[in-house]
Amino acid sequence: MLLGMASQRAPRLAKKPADQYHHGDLRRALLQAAVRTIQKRGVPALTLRAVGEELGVSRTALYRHFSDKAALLGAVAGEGFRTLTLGLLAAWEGAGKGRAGFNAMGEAYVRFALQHPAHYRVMFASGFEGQASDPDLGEEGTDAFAVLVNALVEQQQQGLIRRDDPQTLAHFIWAVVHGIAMLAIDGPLQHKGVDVEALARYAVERVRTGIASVA
Amino acid sequence: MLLGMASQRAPRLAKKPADQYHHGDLRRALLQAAVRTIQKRGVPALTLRAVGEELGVSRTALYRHFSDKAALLGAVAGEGFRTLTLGLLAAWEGAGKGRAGFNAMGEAYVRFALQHPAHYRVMFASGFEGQASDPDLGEEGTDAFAVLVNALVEQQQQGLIRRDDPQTLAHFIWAVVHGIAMLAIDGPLQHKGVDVEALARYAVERVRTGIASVA
DNA sequence: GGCTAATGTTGACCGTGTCTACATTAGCTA
DNA sequence: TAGCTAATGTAGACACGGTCAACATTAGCC
Repeated sequence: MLLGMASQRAPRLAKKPADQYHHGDLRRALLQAAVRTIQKRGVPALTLRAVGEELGVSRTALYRHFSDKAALLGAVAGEGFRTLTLGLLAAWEGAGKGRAGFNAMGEAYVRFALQHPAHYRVMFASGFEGQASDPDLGEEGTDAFAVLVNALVEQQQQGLIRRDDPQTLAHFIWAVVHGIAMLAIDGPLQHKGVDVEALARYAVERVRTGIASVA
Repeated sequence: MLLGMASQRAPRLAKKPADQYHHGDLRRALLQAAVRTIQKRGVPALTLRAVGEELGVSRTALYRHFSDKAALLGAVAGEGFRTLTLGLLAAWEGAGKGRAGFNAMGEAYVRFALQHPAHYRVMFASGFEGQASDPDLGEEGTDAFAVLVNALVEQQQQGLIRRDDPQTLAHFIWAVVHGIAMLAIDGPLQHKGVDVEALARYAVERVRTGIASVA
């Protein structure tokens, strides 16, 4: 949506013609193809060989652009975190930084996960080592978190919510939206026909009541 | 804790002596070893060959007890779901099925995840296919969910919480504790020195306020 | 027009899951 | 108690996947 999330904007980068040696924009194409595959068949189904073949490129061509399979996934995750951060910010500011902004932000979070399940999966892939090891990723995740904390502090100053420790408050809220996202994408909500966006609205509303400043 | 979660009760099943042909209790030993490995090094680091070697058994011995690597992980997940269900039930009933029981249940959920991260990871492993495919697993997950729904309905009858749709309510609450568990086990809360149990208590308290019946 | 670095390819290797055919043995039955 | 059968464990082989090293092609600059 915002930023350059490949799958959204370009008309899908082409497969390299057999008579050409260079692809032209292989890095972007690799990211796109990886996202596409993960979206359809999950992270474990992603193989470098298949990605190469899909793009009409040899299996090792990827190593000129990413040091590693983990690095490719890391790039996907980074893309996701940046998009998420901008999305949260846009929701918060676009809705006027008040009560409505808070709701919008929570819903935007879940919507991001629903619209970019591949990115989301990689961003929070459990048991995927390449995560803690990549320092940049932690940083980009921190950015998104900071948006939330700032929003909370502002709301505290407006007297809208309890003056509990903003970090704790933020962890709590993050857990709520993250939990919904996880249950929806790969978890039990997936096939049960649950209206996830409605659930998100409900959850945000209940949370707001729960953390409202004591009148 | 409850039930036969291998890692808890037995003094760790022994490696098979080289002069014996049969192990004696390989199935249990395999489960234990798998859990141990996942706990220490994550799901992707689990290899059947290493497990076999650890138990002094050939790499394919496992196939006499599990049809598949996925089946082994499925068994771990099943073990986890059963233990979780009993844990939630015990917390709810042990604390008197009221306000206190609700809190206890939420905290028990998070505690389960913290004490059995390997099981929890496998239970909700993202992108792990063997999940949706195993019908029993869905069933066992449903049991745990049912405990929560029943508790909510009872509280509604006691007039303690809002009379919203119990399913929706349950999804919301599950998302909260699941979110905390995920962020704590593999996510960003992991290395930040956050007191997760305290966070869980805080979250449950805020949620209770948020869903309290309108006075 | 030619040089150099960037980009892509081919071949090879090792680790891993899993199949098949075979070995050993527990436990029952005659 | 001897022998049979199913349960359990083993060895070899195969295909797949990530990655390294050596080589090929080409873009972009002097």
